[in-house]
Amino acid sequence: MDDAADAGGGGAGEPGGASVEARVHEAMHRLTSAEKRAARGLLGSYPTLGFAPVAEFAQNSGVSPPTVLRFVAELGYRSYPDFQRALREELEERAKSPLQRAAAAPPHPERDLHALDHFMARIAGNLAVTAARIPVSEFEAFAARLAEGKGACHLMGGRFTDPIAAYMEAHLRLIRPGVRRLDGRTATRADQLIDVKPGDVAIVFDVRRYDPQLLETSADLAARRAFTVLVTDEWISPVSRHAKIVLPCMTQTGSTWDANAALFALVEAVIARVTELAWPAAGRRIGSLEKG
Amino acid sequence: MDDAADAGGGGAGEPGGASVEARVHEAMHRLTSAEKRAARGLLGSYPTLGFAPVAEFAQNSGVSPPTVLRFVAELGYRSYPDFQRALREELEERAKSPLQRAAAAPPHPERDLHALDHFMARIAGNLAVTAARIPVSEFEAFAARLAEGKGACHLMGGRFTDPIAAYMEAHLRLIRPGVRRLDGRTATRADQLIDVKPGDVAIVFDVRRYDPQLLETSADLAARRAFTVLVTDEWISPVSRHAKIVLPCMTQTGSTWDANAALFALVEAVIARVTELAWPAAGRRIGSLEKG
DNA sequence: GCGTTTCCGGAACTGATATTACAGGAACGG
DNA sequence: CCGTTCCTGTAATATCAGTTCCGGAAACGC
Repeated sequence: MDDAADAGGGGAGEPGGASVEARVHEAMHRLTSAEKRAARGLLGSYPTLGFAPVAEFAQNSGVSPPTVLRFVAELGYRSYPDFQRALREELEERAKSPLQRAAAAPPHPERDLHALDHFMARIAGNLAVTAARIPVSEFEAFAARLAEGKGACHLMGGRFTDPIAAYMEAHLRLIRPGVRRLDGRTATRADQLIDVKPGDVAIVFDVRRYDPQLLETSADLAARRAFTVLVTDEWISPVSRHAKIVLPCMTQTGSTWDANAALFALVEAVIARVTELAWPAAGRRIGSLEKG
Repeated sequence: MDDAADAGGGGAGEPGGASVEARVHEAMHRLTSAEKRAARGLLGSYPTLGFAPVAEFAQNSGVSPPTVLRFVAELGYRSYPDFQRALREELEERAKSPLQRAAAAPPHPERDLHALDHFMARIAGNLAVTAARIPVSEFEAFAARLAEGKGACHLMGGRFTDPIAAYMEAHLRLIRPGVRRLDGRTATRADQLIDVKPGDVAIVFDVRRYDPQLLETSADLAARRAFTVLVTDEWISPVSRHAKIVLPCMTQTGSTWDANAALFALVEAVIARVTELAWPAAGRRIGSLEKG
């Protein structure tokens, strides 16, 4: 058990380096007959079988529970839960990898024609997925809350999302009173938060890489009993901890930058819906404002 | 054949019946605040978090273990292991289907289409039309000019489009030096224009109802021999008289407000293209800026 | 502002699960 | 053909997980 093939001596440390599947292939020759059956079972329906309890893993592979346990031990894992943890982390990593690769590596070397069309099509797809993934109840609750017009409404965004907050602010101001935007600076936060009252609506925009200051300020807003709405990306900002409503938007593009167009479009959808709901009041308001 | 994880789901084995994700969306409206946090946690890193033990699920979602349990109960599962079994079967099913093509596709078209879906679809259509109507040569000329990095770059927008200018500014600042944004006030215009030099790039955003001040300022910019690019709507702002490049975007929605999402998406497309073209320099610049 | 209801999390409980010990049995070498 | 060695499954055990109960607190309605 000590000669080569033991994953470069990583056995003693945390077995987090090599992927589980790679470990299986590497250790295969060292496995006994029944252990190989277990390995076959895992590779046959990978990685799902690894998430099953030992008993089920064993039965589906045609071996006994202890054999499965010896198998994962041979892979270098200290315990079965340890093995499952590695499997989870691997799956998680794989879900995020396409983006990391795109962000880390320089853009595609050759792709000149129709770049615009591809990009727009990509974003159009993001919009569709965004619409599909957002629960209708959340969207409606958000719009209804804004349409009520009770309490103030505070908007806030990060480095790239602040303009989106500004865009929403520009429209909301026409529709209802009590709209204002917070800047992200910690220094003046106390001043800005001083007249946030319970029941006020707070709209926070936050996408990767999530802004720590936004998180802090959101915590303060939550402490002041503000009704917080979060508009974020598909990986969901930690601000969600303090939010009553969370609206995740697709931002992946495969390019260096993520695309926030879905957030922007969502804002427009919300504005349209709020205008619809609050029309009697909003219509009057818009009319008088446009005259002056 | 087993104990049946139905609880409302169809009978008979349900190979891909009501997916867990669909159940989450369907149940969202009747979840309590903390339960929603659990739901978002799951959707945020789906489906991996569901394979974790309850304690870890709870901690990663910012709630307590009992809340997670109540959450899965609300979804219709008799127990947490039962919920995990459903998750495994779903993952297994997805792995069998033609690659991960299904993974990227919208979760489930079965639910009824809502105003949100229609609106997003409408905007997606606008994006496609916009991409089709904009000459590739114009788009490329614009990107190339920005990628050169010669001269300064001035951005300007109207009431609703100023945030879009701000968004573009935020990105351009990372890519190249000499980027600044003009506010629309006539009073300070002379000060702002004083250091505009021939060959500088001026990017103007203007949609209906067209802003007279923008038109005036654009005239001044043209007089100073700035290379003016106009991003506008399908009816084309009068600023086009002074522009070297005009990029019209579709904004019609049939609702009270026009949708500027196409302008926003176009900006993102330009940014992506410029980043691509200027990568050697831009990459270094972004790297050093992100460190500091 | 006060009473009522709902909701959430801490802590004890119970059951299932991973784990270990041990014995039967096959394969191989003598 | 017999003895040794290793492999493998069964059965018992200890641990950890999921589950439940209840007190406190926030949200809601009057």
